[in-house]
Amino acid sequence: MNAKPPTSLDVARLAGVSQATVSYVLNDRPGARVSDETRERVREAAERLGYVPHAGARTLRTGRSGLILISMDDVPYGPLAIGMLEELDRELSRRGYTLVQYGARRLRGVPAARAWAELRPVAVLAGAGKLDEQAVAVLRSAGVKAVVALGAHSSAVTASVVVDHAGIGALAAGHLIDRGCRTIAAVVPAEPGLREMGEHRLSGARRVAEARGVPLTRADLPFSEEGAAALLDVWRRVDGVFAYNDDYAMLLMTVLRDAGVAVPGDVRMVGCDDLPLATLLRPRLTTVRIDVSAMPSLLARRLEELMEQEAPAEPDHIHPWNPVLVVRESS
Amino acid sequence: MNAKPPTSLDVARLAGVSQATVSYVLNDRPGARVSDETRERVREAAERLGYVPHAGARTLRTGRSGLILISMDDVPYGPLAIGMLEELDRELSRRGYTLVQYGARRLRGVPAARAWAELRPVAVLAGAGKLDEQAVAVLRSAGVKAVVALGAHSSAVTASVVVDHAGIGALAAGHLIDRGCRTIAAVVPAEPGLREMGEHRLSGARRVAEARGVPLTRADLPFSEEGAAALLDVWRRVDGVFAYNDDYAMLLMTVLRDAGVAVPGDVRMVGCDDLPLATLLRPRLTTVRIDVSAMPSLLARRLEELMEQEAPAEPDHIHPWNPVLVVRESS
DNA sequence: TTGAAAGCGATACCAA
DNA sequence: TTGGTATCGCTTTCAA
Repeated sequence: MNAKPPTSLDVARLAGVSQATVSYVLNDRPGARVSDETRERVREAAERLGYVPHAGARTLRTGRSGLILISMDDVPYGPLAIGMLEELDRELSRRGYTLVQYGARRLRGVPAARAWAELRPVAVLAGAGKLDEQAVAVLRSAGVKAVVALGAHSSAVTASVVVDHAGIGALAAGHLIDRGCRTIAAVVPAEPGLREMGEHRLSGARRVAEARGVPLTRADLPFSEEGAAALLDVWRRVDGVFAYNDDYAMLLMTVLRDAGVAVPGDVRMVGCDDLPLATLLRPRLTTVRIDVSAMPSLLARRLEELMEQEAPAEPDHIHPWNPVLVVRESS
Repeated sequence: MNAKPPTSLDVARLAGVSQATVSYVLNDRPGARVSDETRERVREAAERLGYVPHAGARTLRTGRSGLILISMDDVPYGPLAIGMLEELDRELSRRGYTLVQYGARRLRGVPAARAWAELRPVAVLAGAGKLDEQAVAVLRSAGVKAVVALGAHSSAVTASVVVDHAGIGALAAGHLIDRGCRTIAAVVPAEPGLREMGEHRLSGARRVAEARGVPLTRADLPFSEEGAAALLDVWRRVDGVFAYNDDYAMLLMTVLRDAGVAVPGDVRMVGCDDLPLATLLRPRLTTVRIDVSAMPSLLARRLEELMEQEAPAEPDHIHPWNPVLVVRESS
């Protein structure tokens, strides 16, 4: 068990050929002509030794690693995001790249960029919040071809994937107004990790409400029954609520029922995410479902472009969301 | 932008010293004595060039990568798992290792092991299902010091982290019987990804039920109202249900209410996970909370042991779960 | 206190 | 059709 891992030289010796031949055979390089007999000998030797190439050595020699880093603390959890990641992984590995999630210990800016750059990845995907101009420069100078920011608005400094939270808010508010609501509230979670997204959803809702002349109040809501109950006068004052997401909608519906406020009779309610619980609530919850099925292939294609061209790309963005309203009973 | 990334040789030249000195300074090796003045010059040169060391080259030279791979499709999603991962990441990076999630494109067995082995990680954590004996052998021969299986029971072939689903079922069943239930049912999700865990939870419940002379029926339940309604005769026949988890419990409570079955009057109900929705349901849901707070440091310590010792470890296991019953109104 | 140079494993050029 | 060998970036021994 202390034997060192077999190298291509070991394979070469066992097969009675040179290291170069081993490399040709194992990567079957189109240019090189090797007899079928030697091919076979090499393959067999590699098999017998349990040879596995050394990615680091290959990277060193070729200058390209095929590694694509995605920062794990920027990937929201939940089945939706996980499914997307799996699909992205599949798309990228089909193209010969290796997707890995690397958190970089909650670092941001230049320190995070340094940690990532050590691995000499060919692309880095990270939350827009961790990629300032200098961080992008560090990555670029370490040879990273594609730097992509993930966030709610496009980055001025690099290409980005924009997740359109404002559009969700707009859709929800528009629906409430269509249903006849004359004063609406939009929930912004008080939880630090969620507040920013909440504000983006709010801004979209506000835009639509203003355009249509409906007053909108912002409700900063911590996720607890007491928190929701403390805002009871808000819920009583409006006739429509965009609850940020389905979990908050459930919280509100529970508190409103306990307080004797009828949904949708007194106040109409819209959630977001179309979680399983949405159809289990009574009344069943109207919600915004986000269709991200187009995102993985879109992103993979864009990455491939970026990785293959020489110059760094203009800061543009792709916008692969498609929010859809699912109307049920709560609105 | 086509300039190649700066190397330690570039730094050396700019600082007017040798490559060796750069290495000494930047890793501040205790053995080597370098004057403060040269230290400063080297640091400044590195800074000016934006030098970032090349992890692959270092690995090649030292033979150790510091990379720890965890297979991403074996990490269950949800805030609990994410928090655990973050903590594990922190523990490991504090010890100088780099934790990376790598899915290996849904491979298993030897092909997955090869993919991982290319990166020459120092440890690999993966679902017990993807690590057969040969896969472990491949990893070992590629120099991976610690191979740890993640699963519901301990592996015969390598060290493992055992997540004690049976214990959850046992706790839930014991509680129901304590409350006076005389016939109970345990839900096993029909969904492929969940069924196996469901069966482990079931087995624990069954063990306790048998020991205490209470009949237990298995209920294979797809996550839908129709599915739950189709089993109505089961729910009517028993006076206690362990619902697998909180989501399934909510599903059942909805369907039972619609069918006029009272909880906990006619049937007592226990969930698992202590999700936020558990306190929002009416009646509030009794559930099993899983305390994994001890796991990250335990696992990190064990990994460190394994990585530092020479011989591969005996297949032992750590068992870092601590299920706790949270009694509310549904039971 | 610092430098020269060997070597880690794989690739790719140039010869044979 | 195959082999020899320089090279990638870094660490580390040995000399100076």
